Amino acid sequence: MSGTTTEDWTERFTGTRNLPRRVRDRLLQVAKVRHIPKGEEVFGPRNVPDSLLFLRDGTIRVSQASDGGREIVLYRVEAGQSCVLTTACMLAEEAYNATGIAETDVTVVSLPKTAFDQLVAEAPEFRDFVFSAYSRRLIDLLRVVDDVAFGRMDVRLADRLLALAGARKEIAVTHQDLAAELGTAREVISRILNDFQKRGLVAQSRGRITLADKPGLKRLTGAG
Amino acid sequence: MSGTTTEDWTERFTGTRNLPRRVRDRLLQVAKVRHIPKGEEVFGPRNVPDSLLFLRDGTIRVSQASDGGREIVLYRVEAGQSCVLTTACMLAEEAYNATGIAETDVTVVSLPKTAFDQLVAEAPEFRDFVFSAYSRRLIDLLRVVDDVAFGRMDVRLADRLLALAGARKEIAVTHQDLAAELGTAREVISRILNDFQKRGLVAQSRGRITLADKPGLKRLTGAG
DNA sequence: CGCCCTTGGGTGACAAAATCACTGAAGTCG
DNA sequence: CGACTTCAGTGATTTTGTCACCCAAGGGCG
Repeated sequence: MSGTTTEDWTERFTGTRNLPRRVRDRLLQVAKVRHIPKGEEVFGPRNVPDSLLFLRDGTIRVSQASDGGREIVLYRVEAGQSCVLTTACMLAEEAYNATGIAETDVTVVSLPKTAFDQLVAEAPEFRDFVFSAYSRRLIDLLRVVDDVAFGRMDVRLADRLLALAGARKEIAVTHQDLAAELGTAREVISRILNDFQKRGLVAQSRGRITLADKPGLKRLTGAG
Repeated sequence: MSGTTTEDWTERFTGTRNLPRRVRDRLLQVAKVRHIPKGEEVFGPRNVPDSLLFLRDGTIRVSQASDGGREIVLYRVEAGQSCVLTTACMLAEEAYNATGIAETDVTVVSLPKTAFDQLVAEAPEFRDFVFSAYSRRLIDLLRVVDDVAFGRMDVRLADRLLALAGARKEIAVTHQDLAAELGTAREVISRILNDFQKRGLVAQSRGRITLADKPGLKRLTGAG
């Protein structure tokens, strides 16, 4: 964690890496670097930033809450990406209830709107960076809609377990956490996980799930 | 339908209306105007345009198809708006299966990527126009996710019936059409509509639905 | 006209998922 | 050690999706 404000963060983003030194120096001056501890809210309905956020380190989980208390994860913002949803809501002035939570300790660079505008105007690479950020999120959301509207819960769960685990074999999540990932109720997750357990696909203990048979889970997601 | 290529379409969009005459003339030269008859596909997985589309007249219905043959409407593009999803997919190079169907006869103006880039760089108003188009779609999709993940079918149907009807009292849609609007199966729509009918909220005949009690339907959407 | 054929709609049985209302078990901390 | 909180399991009921069919309305055509 060597994250000091003096470090040159412009090195970290494809949209700023290749800009002229002059421009990058200006950015280093106008942008503010913030550290946010794990678990804290980065943005939300009652906390709309007035700047474009770049994520230098860590992961932000963006999820949407329902009136009925349920929740669904929309996507994750990884280091090197920018968080365009906030700018969207800045412009749109519409009610929305997406929230960004720091999933790890996080370092964000916030670029004021004026500097953002200027940069979009003068730097084609930055422009591409921003547009492809928007595009990625649109595509992400299309995927979510597809999953939620047409996907089966067991398949979605298997898929998410694999994604959360990455290369590991164990993950520390509660059933409630998984319910919030997929936008369903805890009971549903519990039942499916028990089924998975009976089939030898996973093993469970309080707050932890072991993926005992990853190939088996993968098979589920492909055709089941 | 006086839509000739000589008409000044730049008058119709907030992003181009106030540009200098010089720039607008250039746009009129490089952009192509196309007419597309009702029912035809404007874009789709096998038909990705390489330009930004402006919708001059008509309505485009953007929906997503599932592998299982079901379908859900994501949003509608109205005259005066641009269709950014196509640009998103241009950039993202990712698989997606959203399709745009001309819901009425439609006139689109397609602006080549190079001209688009140039315009974004030099015209702040155009930039705002494009960004707010992206934002609107993001917000639209958030709404869809919310509905699909957390909403009840009867409420969603009531809501959609009212939206489709607008000021009218009757709409010409089949149960299958409504199923495709909401991403569900025809049988589900049939059952709910029969329930609505029993409650005196709607009247049905082959391919047509009469909203007999709009206030009643509206009450459903609010609290039910 | 009667007949065929396409399209729109109804239905019953069953599976999947959400909701409700609990119970009990595993950790935590005074 | 209890008291409490957080996690997880379960049965009953409702809503939604799926499957397999049936029937009816309307259009075209001999």
